[in-house]
Amino acid sequence: MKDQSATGEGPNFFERAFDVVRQIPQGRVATYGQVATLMGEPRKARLVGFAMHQSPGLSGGVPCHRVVYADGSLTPGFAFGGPGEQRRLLVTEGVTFTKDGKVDLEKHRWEAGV
DNA sequence: GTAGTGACCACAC
DNA sequence: TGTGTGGCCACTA
Repeated sequence: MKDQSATGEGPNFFERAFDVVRQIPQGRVATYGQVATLMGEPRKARLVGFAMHQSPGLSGGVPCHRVVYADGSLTPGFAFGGPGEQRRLLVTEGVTFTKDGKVDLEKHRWEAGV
């Protein structure tokens, strides 16, 4: 059966990933690995990325643009409808970038419970 | 039911 | 210090 959640102990992996991402406040960002860790699955960072790919997007309440690589880099570009789109959204929310074009994680890294 | 894919992360050289 | 590779797991076709 599909039962996605398999264990039946809660929503499937995607739903849980979306739930964590929804908790990221405006002006803050989190890494894929961080989201996975919050889910209790630190080794499933790749799945988080795949979940974001399948996410409904902002319209679905999932600010996937607030999720970035561990080093602050943004997604390759084909996401969000075009290169720089993710960055533009983050800038609009007040997120700043380094000279390397990466998110300033030191300032905007979101930490659960904060 | 099987195989391939994927918006990652960490380690090793 | 920087680059490259492997491993991990779930979802889709």
